[in-house]
Amino acid sequence: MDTRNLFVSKSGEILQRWLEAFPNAKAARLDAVAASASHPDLLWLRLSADADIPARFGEIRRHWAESSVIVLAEVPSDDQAIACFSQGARGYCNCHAQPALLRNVAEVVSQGGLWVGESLLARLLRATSQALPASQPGAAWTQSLTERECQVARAIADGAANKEVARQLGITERTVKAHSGAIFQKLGVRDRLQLSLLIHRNPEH
Amino acid sequence: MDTRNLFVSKSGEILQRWLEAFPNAKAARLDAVAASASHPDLLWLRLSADADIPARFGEIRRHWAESSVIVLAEVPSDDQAIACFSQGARGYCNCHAQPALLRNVAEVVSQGGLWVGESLLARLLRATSQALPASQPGAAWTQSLTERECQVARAIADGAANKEVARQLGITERTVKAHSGAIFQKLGVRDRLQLSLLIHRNPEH
DNA sequence: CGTCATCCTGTACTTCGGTCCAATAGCGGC
DNA sequence: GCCGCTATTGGACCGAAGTACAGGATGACG
Repeated sequence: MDTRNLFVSKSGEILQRWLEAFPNAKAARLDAVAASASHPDLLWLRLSADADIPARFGEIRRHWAESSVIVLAEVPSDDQAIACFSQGARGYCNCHAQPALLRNVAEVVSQGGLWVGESLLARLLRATSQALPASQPGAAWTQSLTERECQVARAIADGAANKEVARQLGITERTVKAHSGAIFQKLGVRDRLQLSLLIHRNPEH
Repeated sequence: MDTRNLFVSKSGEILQRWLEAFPNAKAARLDAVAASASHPDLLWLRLSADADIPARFGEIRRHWAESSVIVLAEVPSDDQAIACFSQGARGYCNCHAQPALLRNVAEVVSQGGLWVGESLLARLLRATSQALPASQPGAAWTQSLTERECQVARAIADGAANKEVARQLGITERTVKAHSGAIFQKLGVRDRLQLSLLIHRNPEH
């Protein structure tokens, strides 16, 4: 049976105010996912201040790839919010937020919206207004890849399909996929389109 | 008598879908503010692509300092969104958005929240670590596409998957595919990766 | 010699992207 | 009123992309 709202935390605890907001909500511990076979529309992820964000979101993608993730921060901060949104979160708020606000967040995210804090938006807007230096020659993306991965990355960035990259480099399509998967993971991009954008924003000499 | 929702535009026009969302909404022209002495909770500001953002917001501050401003963009863009939020807007969406979405935006902003588009957030998150290239004079690719196709093309070029484009523009994934197919055919590209390369080689004003 | 990183490859699977068929509705021009 | 265009949407289908499992070969290094 599908659950609309699933509250996930280290202890599996569910706060009273969460139940006030969503009487039919369920709770789960992140490491006991096998016991919770539900597929919630909304996954509420309680995070402590020192949580390992990429690891948490990696686990969530493995088990609840379809769910929209809303972070409930024990100690809200813009840094943690940025990390969460960069990992695909769709909302970020205080874990002690009022039930009315939680319902509102749920409604917004269910409609495909994002719940972004005011101070976070202000911080992000400031970041765009500050002129950031252009990337240096030999930008960082090549430094985190092996030589062969760089070759595959360049070919993909130039618009080649996997079969074409395979032909160009004299390897099988399977090998191209293996390299591109490693490249995506190392550079923190989701697919070849975002890889191409990243590479063209950071040209190499 | 206070008006909860006031739609402000150059012509004072009010679209049918806005009335569907808010049957008791009022409309006003920006230059005829003296005739409209209402103090709306929410001020919906329709903006064209070439609107003078600081001037518009300056006028609004003079007459409706207490109102929360939600921008209805005729041609949504992250650049314009950034300018609006920097001027204090609390929401930014497409002026042809669905009534249900408009009501949702209203609810969020009334509760003190912000309505931020997904591509804008992605853009802002990237800006915290990368310099953004300045726009170049416009190129021909926009001339061969319809208005909606341009919006889809821009979203794709920015790295969005079909589902994300659908969320951003308030349409179904099926419609995104229909538009992107037409775009590929008109611009003579094979897929979204090559579309992105073409668009970034030919930036628009 | 054992370990590690790198490069290569396989099968298998799910999801995404893209295409082909179809349709309705609104709008503006003739 | 008709036509063409645009926008939107559906179902169905298939290939591509991406991921997960697995493994072998080679060279560098302690």
